[in-house]
Amino acid sequence: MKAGRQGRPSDVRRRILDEAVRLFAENGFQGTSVQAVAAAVGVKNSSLLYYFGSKEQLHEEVLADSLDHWKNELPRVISESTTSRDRFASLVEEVVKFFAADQNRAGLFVREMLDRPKEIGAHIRVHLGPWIQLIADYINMGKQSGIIRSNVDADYYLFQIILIVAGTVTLTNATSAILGTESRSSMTMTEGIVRMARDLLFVESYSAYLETTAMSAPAN
Amino acid sequence: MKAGRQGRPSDVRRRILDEAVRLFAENGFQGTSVQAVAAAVGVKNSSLLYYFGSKEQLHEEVLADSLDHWKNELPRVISESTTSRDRFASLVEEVVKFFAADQNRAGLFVREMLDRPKEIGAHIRVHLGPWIQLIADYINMGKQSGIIRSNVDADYYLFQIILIVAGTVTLTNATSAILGTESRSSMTMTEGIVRMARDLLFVESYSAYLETTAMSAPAN
DNA sequence: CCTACCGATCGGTAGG
DNA sequence: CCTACCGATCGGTAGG
Repeated sequence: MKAGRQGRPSDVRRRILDEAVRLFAENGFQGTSVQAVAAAVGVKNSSLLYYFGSKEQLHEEVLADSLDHWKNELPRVISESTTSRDRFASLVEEVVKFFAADQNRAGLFVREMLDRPKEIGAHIRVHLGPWIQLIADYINMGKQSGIIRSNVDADYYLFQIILIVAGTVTLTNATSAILGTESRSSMTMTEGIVRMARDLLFVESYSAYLETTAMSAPAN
Repeated sequence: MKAGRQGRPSDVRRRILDEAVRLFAENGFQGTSVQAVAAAVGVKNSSLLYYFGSKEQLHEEVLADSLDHWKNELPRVISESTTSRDRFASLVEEVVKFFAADQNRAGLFVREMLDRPKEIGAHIRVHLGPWIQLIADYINMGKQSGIIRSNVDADYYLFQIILIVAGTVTLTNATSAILGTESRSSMTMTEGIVRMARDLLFVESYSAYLETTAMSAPAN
């Protein structure tokens, strides 16, 4: 075995995907050359193209890989928010934490939304369709019971919130880079998003009720 | 005169800038070739480079042009929100309207924040520094009088809000492209941003007071 | 503002 | 997984 720089033989495919998300998130798809990704892994561009066929196919696989990752993590994120008092708030909080902990994918997502909104929309429906449907059903139940605003479109709402979360996390990070400030108000930021998500969804009276509950509830 | 496709002789420079913002916003700086911009105007790439020297210089001038535009529009945006009951809300609303009406520049801004946060930060300080200082002073006054949260960093807050507004406007637009939905809840969206902006800034009691005032105030 | 031209880089193929 | 190679496009220059 002549071997490359690595001890292991053939996780190269995996490593290409990882470097690609990173570089796509940092510099965009157009701003990242095949050679740059290959070099980051330590192989030649022709080797990368042996695995992925074309740059566009690499693009697709990177996307599919991220959506797959999210599909696998979603149950955990949802279940982790189950125990709390204010379940809605903690769910949104979990989503914020989730994206904050995975900034490459969050950044990739934001860029994809800018570059090819329709294509990524289709991908999402394919990979996360059932989950979206599940949550949409809950939303529609809430509408019938009068808790949720009648003018809320479930699909639209979901996209909007996810985008605000991913966008805020990504761009707030960029803001810190500008100001040199450490995210000293990240708690407040999260709170702001939670309230926004709530106000967009619930009718005013119920939203107010949730706040009262959350604020007046005992610490435990 | 052999003339180009246009009646007028030499607003070419201006037209290059306009097409460039549009294309940079749509496809990003890296995703836009000099030739593409030139073609959109109806000239050769060498002509574009005659006016702007290099692609990077075009980039700078496009940025400077947008910031200049914002500098000129800011007074109007601020003054238009003066008359209303809840001045803070209407100011944020004006900012939302402002970006919504100028999606190319909003999109450019979001992309710049992703691509080169530090550089655009510097540009902003140069072009909009005095305005930022003005608003920051107001915020700091509010902190001393106890109306504004003590943990708010004025600069950081401003960036954050502008980003959320520009990001939400831009990406919500993208969302519509995915779902085919017309922004049927755009009013609600704006309201959500206003509340978020408020909650991030004001202490809870004052924020609640503003809401009460706004809701209980007579229609006129 | 154009014609003519260039070196570098790009994504990609052949062939092993 | 590499070497060798390619056509196309890119940003940019010369010279008018």
